[in-house]
Amino acid sequence: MESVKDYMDKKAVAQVLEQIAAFLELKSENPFRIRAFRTAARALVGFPTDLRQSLEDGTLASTKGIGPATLQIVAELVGTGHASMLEELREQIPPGLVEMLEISGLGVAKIRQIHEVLGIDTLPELEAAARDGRLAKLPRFGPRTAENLLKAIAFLRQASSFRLLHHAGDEAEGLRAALERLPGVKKAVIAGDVRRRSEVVKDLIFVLVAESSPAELFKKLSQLPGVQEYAGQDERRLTLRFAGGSSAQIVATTPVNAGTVLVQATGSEEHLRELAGHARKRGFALDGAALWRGSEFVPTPDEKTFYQALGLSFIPPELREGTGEVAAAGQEQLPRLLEPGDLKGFLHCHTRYSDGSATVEQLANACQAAGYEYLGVTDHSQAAAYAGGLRPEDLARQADEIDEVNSRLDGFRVLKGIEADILQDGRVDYDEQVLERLDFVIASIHSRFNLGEKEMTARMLAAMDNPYLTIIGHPTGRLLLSRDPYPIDLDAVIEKAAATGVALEINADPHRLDLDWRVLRRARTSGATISIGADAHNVAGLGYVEYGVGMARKGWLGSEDILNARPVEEFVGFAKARRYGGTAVGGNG
DNA sequence: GCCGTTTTCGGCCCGACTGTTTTCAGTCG
Repeated sequence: MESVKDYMDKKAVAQVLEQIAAFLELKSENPFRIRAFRTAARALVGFPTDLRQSLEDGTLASTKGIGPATLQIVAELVGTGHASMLEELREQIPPGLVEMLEISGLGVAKIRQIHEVLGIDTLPELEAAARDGRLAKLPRFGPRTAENLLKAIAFLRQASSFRLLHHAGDEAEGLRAALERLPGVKKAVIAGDVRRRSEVVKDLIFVLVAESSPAELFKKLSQLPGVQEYAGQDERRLTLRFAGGSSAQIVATTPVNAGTVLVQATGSEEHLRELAGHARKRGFALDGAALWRGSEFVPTPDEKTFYQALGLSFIPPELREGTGEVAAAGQEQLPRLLEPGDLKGFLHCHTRYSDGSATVEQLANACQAAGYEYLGVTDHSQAAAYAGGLRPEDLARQADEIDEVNSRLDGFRVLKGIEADILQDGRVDYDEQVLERLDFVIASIHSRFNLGEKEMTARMLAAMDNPYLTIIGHPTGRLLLSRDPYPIDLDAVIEKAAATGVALEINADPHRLDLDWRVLRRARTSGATISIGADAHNVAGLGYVEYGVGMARKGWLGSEDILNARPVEEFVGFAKARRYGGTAVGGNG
């Protein structure tokens, strides 16, 4: 097992390479050289083993995408914590210009123009120029450009107060471990959004369980590495701010009240409101620190005791969103939620044939080792030229390779699939002769996001009439904190999915988490089948599944609701049923 | 800068959209 710290290091190194790429872009370097740095960064994030060790034994040097130059930078970073190339670039180019590359609609050419003509090199200056009309006067700029820029900056700012779950989760676990090492602390627990597995996270919240008084405990917190300041809300709570700009709320409690405090530090506002209402009706009162029955103190050493005292079954953290879970827990009507071990099939991954970095065999071995019974390989299809999509002859070559890998595997099966593009008119971008050789088909929208809701919905519904289509991939196309979903009538899609036997994906890539948990319950009630797809581009992408499982749990789903919790024959049968007359859809059954 | 069933040099993704122009540069996926 790699430690949390190694993982963070890998990401930090990848970030340096991304930064270098951005600086080179502003210098108008050879685009292929720039891309090479980005490729190397991606290769690192997906790299399965420890960096330091793989530098020594040469496995990093022989990794696809890492060459002599990028290897040298990794070695320097691991050895010294610095990258001289990045430092030199920072001296040549104002870092504010690199920040501007993040703004949607701004590219190198425009940034350079802004810098050279208006002398602007920071985001606030740019905003001012967009407001006072200077920007619109530049050649090939205009009022529309300035307006869009202001919107893009606002979006960026709003998005930057949130973090993606996997980033927040990694950071939280690192901090939790550090908190637990503080003298006197019995236990440090992650609460808040991260514990509820919210797809984006605003605040990190921790509960510290200790016998000593909070005041004493808090004095020690300033010793934590990177703490810049801390401010107390009251005698039990305080906020830490870190040098990197992030912050964390710490709630202290004694062991006898740990259950009550953890419940209140974890639940959403709505959950806590439902809970307080329920407690009142039964003669209980909650203050922040303890549970009371009239004037009688009720000990709650853990959450189970807390919920029990209120006559409720235990509510899993993912459900604590205030969507009826308190009432359901009162009637013992909570569902048995999906567990990671329930999944038998690993779906939606990209190999070296398109834009992934692992081979079929590497993925198969990793999946088998992780306890799966089958793997569905789904590279990009021919329309996705930017992702190295497969032409029919490539697909045939891959099929031979899969047959060959299968012949060597025991108790495990690799299925032939594709992530096909749904074209603007709703066609899938292969013809039947190609599709019928596959075990299953994921189809996704990857282009023309700017259609209106009516057209987009019609496009999706038309695709679902294709009898070879098994699963709709990332049904709304959202990229968390960076791109809104495309407009689409999800109710119509759900209804059609239920009627035609097409499954809807929970894409488990933490940048997507699409479908959203808020619509999953509706989908289940309507009778639609849900599948969980990792959208993995390397072996490390296997880890994404846990985020998809988190979404399923937040959507009240159990293993019986999930397509790839079924054994391989049933899964393949689900796909076949559509083609050969299981449902009344499609022409040639 | 990296890669190789085109293998140590030559090639690496390209079509569509947007806002600006009045024929197209810049950006995006």
